[in-house]
Amino acid sequence: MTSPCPLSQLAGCVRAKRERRKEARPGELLAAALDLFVEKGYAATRVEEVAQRAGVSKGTLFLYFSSKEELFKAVVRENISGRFAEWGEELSTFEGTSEELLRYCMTSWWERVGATKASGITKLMMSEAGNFPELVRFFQQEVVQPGNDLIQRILQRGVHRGELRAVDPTYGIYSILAPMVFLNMWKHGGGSCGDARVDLNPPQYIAAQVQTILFGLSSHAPLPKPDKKKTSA
Amino acid sequence: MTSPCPLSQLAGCVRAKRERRKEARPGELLAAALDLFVEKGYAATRVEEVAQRAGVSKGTLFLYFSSKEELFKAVVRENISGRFAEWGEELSTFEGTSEELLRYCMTSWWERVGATKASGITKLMMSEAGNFPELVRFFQQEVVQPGNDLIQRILQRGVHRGELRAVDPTYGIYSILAPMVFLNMWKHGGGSCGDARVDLNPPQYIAAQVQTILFGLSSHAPLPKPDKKKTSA
Amino acid sequence: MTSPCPLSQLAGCVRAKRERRKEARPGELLAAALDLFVEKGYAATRVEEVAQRAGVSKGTLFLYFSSKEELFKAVVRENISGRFAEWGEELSTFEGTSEELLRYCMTSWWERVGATKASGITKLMMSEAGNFPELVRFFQQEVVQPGNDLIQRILQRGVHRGELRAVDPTYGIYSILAPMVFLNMWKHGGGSCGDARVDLNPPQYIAAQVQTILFGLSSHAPLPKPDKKKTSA
Amino acid sequence: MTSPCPLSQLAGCVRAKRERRKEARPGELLAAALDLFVEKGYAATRVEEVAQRAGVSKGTLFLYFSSKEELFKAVVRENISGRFAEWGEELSTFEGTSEELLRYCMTSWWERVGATKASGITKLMMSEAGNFPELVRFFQQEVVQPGNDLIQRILQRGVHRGELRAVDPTYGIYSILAPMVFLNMWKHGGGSCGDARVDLNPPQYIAAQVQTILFGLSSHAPLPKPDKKKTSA
DNA sequence: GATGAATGAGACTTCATTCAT
DNA sequence: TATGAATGAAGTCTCATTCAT
Repeated sequence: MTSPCPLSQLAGCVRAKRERRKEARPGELLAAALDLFVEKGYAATRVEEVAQRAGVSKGTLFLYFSSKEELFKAVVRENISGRFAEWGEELSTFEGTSEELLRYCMTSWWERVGATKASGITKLMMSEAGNFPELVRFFQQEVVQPGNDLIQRILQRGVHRGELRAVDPTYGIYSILAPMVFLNMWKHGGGSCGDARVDLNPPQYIAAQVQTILFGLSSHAPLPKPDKKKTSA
Repeated sequence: MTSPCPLSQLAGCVRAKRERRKEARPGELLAAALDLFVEKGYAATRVEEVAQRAGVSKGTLFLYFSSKEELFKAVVRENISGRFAEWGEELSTFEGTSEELLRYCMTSWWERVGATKASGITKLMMSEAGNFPELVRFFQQEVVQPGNDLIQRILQRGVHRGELRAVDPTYGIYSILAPMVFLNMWKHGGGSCGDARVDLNPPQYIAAQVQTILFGLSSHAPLPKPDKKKTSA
Repeated sequence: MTSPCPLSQLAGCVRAKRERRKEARPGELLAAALDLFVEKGYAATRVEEVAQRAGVSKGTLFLYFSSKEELFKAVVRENISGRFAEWGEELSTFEGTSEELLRYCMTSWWERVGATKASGITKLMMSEAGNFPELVRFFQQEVVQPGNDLIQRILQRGVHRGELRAVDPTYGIYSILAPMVFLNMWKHGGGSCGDARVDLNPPQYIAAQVQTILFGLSSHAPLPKPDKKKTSA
Repeated sequence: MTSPCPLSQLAGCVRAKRERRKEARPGELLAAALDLFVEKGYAATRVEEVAQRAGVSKGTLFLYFSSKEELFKAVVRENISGRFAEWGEELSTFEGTSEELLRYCMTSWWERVGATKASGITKLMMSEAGNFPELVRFFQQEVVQPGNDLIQRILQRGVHRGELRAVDPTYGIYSILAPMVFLNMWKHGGGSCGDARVDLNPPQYIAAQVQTILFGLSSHAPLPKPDKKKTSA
């Protein structure tokens, strides 16, 4: 108490260690949860295993997340929902053509979501949607709707600039969504739906899909910029 | 069986009935299991419910399938009976344009597979592939590879006839595959991925996707004619 | 199959044994549950222990009662609620004086409920009423209300016959209820509220309370029938 | 404490404050625990909640009470401080009739005990006696016996003055005790036992019970005078 | 002394699987 | 062969208690 040692420093030190752990815990748990949810699915993941992988006990997990469901929602928020604001911003300030935008978006989606474990969440939701209706509602609201809105804005922007056809917006978004969802499923389907023997290269896949989305497969629809892409043999 | 004793004849009769039921049992169980696995996923499907829907007791189910896992595998194997020979035939004798062929194939796929219970198998494989790696190879061989081959033949035919670009065959097929797989997922409780508020109409969806696949969304790639084009080769 | 032994007899035998067990189970479980609920309270009773005491496994209990709460409700219905119809009937056909009726009722209550384990249920409800609001509602509806109604009918009958004062019915019933509830608590309170050193004899206790309830302690209120009861020393 | 060093003086000051808080701690904890034990019962009360209500951390509670059980025992012991000496005195010097005395005693009990937090102890003992047999003897000695003695003196006094019947003293006291105990239970969440819809008014309840205790419900025992009788001894 | 993060035994409940009948 | 009562391992979640700070 009357020690010459600066108490506040010591206290700071002492406190820091505990605090640091406490502050690190949610992140460690979320990381472990993401891993396991993606690896085994929602239902098959046991909270105790999540805790173990995060290096804590079962009880500790419930100190930070009041239920398995809340844990899952936190994982979604941490890994997906948070990104939409940023993307919306990028879309608003983007200055290139629709072709450039589309290519940028899909590539960017792959880099930031598709290639990461976060993509497993979408796969998981598609797999276990039937049960856990509350999670479906949450995911729909937190991920699907913002995602669809974003795609629709891309289409509208293109139409506005005279670069895209005014397709039916309801079905138009699926031309962009489907290839991404497929890639996502392919990645996590372990090759059961995609061809396991084919080493699908995502960037090439995306490039090819963008090409089709914009210009189609028909030879009657000439490509405007043959600078980089293969033309007919 | 043809014993002269009247009693045993009666017994034979009775037995025959039993036999028939007994032989029908596995099929009834597999049908019920398919329904439930597709609807609720593997983990959430209770074997008792499967038995009930098949009209037998829980114990009886285990007489035919030694475990829930074996039941699942049997469901998948049972329902993968390639219709590919038939389709291959149709493709060989088709005489229309590539546009017509593509439209025909996708519509036909929807009618013969997508809209039927068989589509559930694909959904199942995509959802549960991770948990049943042994089935993946099987599914890959029996469904994925033949399917991909078929699509590739369509593309090659179109290129041959000068109607389609000579896109990279590896990635080109996904332009056709992805929309179908997406529709399949969407139908089976993909409400979490697709927008639940949108009442997706499969024929319209397919029409829109075919349009995009052929002519793209870009306004630089004008559609040949708004009426049903009929340019023979 | 073609054995000369009467199959139906054997089947009957076989079935009987199982059936008998199945039919006996709920009763055995209810008995065990009553014991333990009374002994340890609702919250402190573990369903596994109930199952064990009934000689079955934990899972079996849930075959018959879908939850601990339902188990408790069944115990209440089995041991208390069921009695009110009978009592109401007795009250309707009773022909003696109010004094006789009151004496009969309280004695009868002691013999049929108070002296049995069923009395522990009321003690338990008073102890743990705070939690389990659903149980309180149930008990209130299933036990308290019918009980109060019965007491009120006794009072009304007495007033009608000119044997009892027309006391405020709201507070009048407590003159009868309180001594019974007290006896109940005394019995299960282990002597903490009653005097443990006093070997309270329930029949004598009841006789004394009936005396007071009817004629009071005041010496100004003369007893009409000194035939059996002690008078002043 | 009175050290000449200024710093230590300051420390002394700080320490004094701490000491005071420290000494107050157990009392605050016991008060909080009493509230919660009475309100929710032993099992349903969480020690963390007790600590929170006392404004300390869960860990601190365990510095003062080594376990939840010890806390409970301390709560009971702490709150059993006999007011019986005072009451004995009042009884010795009371000059009114037995009717007045009885009315006074019960009303006074309600005001000084029943209506206060102290009544919770009785409720607690009755509810949890089974789980804490060691406390029963204590409570019996400190509360039950003195209370019974007091009631017995009231009865004896009445008999002596010719105002009360010479009822069996063992069972006579329960005529007075039971209504008070019942009211006590009723107040503390006995909503499950009393009728929750009835807004029991304690003074009215007591008045009605006194009436019954003295004159009974029988119409053959007429009340002496409807006005406040004042016959001196 | 005081804190509060961490623990882990234990509660209720579900359900795949077994087996006596 | 068929049944369905019975099992018990496993899952989610709670909370009294401990202990590093």
